[in-house]
Order: sequence, then structure tokens, then C-alpha cells
Amino acid sequence: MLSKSSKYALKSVLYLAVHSSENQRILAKDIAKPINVPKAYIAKILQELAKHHLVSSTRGPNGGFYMTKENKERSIIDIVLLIDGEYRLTSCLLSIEECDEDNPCPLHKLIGSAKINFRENLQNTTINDLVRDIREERSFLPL
Amino acid sequence: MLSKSSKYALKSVLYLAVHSSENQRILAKDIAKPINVPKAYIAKILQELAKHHLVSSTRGPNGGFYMTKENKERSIIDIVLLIDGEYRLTSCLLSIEECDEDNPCPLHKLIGSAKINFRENLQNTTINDLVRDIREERSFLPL
DNA sequence: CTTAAAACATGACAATTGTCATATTTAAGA
DNA sequence: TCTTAAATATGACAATTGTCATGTTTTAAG
Repeated sequence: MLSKSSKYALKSVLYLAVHSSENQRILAKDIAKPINVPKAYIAKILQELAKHHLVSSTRGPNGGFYMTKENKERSIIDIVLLIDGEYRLTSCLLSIEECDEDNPCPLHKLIGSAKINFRENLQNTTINDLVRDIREERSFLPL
Repeated sequence: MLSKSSKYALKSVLYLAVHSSENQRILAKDIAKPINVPKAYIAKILQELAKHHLVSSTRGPNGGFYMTKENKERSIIDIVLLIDGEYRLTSCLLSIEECDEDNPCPLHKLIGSAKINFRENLQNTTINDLVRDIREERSFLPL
């Protein structure tokens, strides 16, 4: 459903959103440990996210990754789309191109509106929304 | 969500269910073309399905693959579980082991009950059910 | 202006998944 | 019983995805 890379990206963005700020930057290696992802790998993903302004970064001593107010206002679908692309999110269960409501594949009705709902939920949820849930202990960001 | 192999397996099972019978067997290569899957690859998948009695086969001249009445009464989840296993079907969006209703990960509520519903739908649907849909043109099995 | 700490860029390596080919076994029919 | 047509078993190869390391560039601070 989501690739490993997307999952890692989401985890690191959430970690940054909870723990960083403009003047509280975090090193790639200090993100790797708590979210339990290889250091070099998460660095690569963070670079991709930074290039597309989904997270912020500064180089040099005292540098690191962080999230600005603007970063946290982005929808989480932006992260998934950047890493996985649209197809993975919305393609038919049997990967049949012509499959839609009028021309459904045999499995179509089994998934019903779930896929579309899920995509809309991703779209309508911001990083901030998820951070709020975590802060108020309605959800948990684990190791 | 489903692996390519699972999709191919489902397609070939449906094709067999619609077009074959005990004395109307179909060669692997004659399944490959209409469902648009490499011949050698579908052969491998069919062998796996046959080994676990999800399809039937006989060797030698006039042999081939086919589906018995019993085969068609199986639930389609049997196919998915054989090829992909349980984890792929039910694991959390962030692959967090401890994630459940009481201890939800930040994305948990975005998928809601969709995943469980989908799994139940797979479980409660037989090959026969899908064949009926196809026969009555409520769904379409494409190339 | 020099040094060091960090992101950044690049690419090598590994693992998984998907693709394909070949040799073996089985069974039907002449 | 011999030949042939088919599934079956095995494994090699390719592509994708995930993992890791190394060198380069930028920037802050002394």
C-alpha cells in the first residue's frame, strides 16, 4: 500500500514536526535512531524531502533538519505522492487501467469506496493535525 | 496492496473459472495471452496454485489446468494468503507492530475500518461469486 | 581565513520480487 | 510399448527497491 520509503518519510517528518523548530535543528543520525531506520537511508530520504521543501535544512555547524510553520501546514499526501507517486495510491486492485465504476473489474466492489476515502483522508490531513493527535495522546509515534 | 503475483494469480483463477471445466482443460500458454502475463511466469504461479489445490491440473497430452466445482467454492482470500501472506493484507500503514485500536499510530484513523472490511470482503467472497458477476455483466474480466 | 560540522550528491551493494529457460516427470494415444 | 504433449521442478537472470559508504559543498565560529 505504501512503500517502505514512504513510511520512513512519514515517520521522520512526524518526528521532526514534534521535536524540531527553526532554532532547534536535528541531525539525520539523531532521527535515525528513535524511528528505527538506517542512518544513511533516512538521510537520503530527508534530502529528497528537503529538495522539495517538505522539510527544511541548513548545512554546516549547528545545522540539521527542522520544520517551519509552513512545512507543518502541508498535507501528508504531498509526502506520499513525492515518494510513491499517484499510481500506487489509486490504481485498481488488479492493476487494470480501464477499471472504474462503469467498467469495474471483478474485485472492484470488494474495495468499494475505501480507496477513494483513504486518499481523501490523506489529502485533508496536515502534519499539524497529526502532531496535535500525538500531543493529545490520541495517537502514538513509536520507535 | 496486492503483489503483482497475487494479481496474476487472481486473474488466471478467474479466467480458468470462467472458461475451463473438468473436461475442458486449458494450457498455461493459452491463459498467458488473454490475461496479458508472461507465459513462463504464469506457469509458475499456476503450479503453486495447483500444489495447494486452488486449481486442478493434469499432465500429459490433452492435459492442462482447470477448476472443479470444489475449486470454485474456495474463497478468494485463499489465493491472496497463499501468494502474499497475512502480513501484507493486514499490517499497519506505517508497519508498526504494536499499532491497534487502543494504541493507534498517527495514520491509523485515516484508514479507519477500511482494511478490516476489505479483508472480510475477500474472505466472504468465493470464486463462484465473482464468476456470477462476470456472467451477468456486473463486472468485467479484461485482457 | 581557516577549520570543522553538517547537509548534499553520487554511486556501489544487497535483498526482494518478477521474468524466463531448461530439464524431468507424467499420462494419453497410436 | 513408444512417442509426444503436457505439467512440474529447478534455477538462472533482470529489475526494482532498499541499504550503506564515500567524497563534495556549504556555513558557522574561532
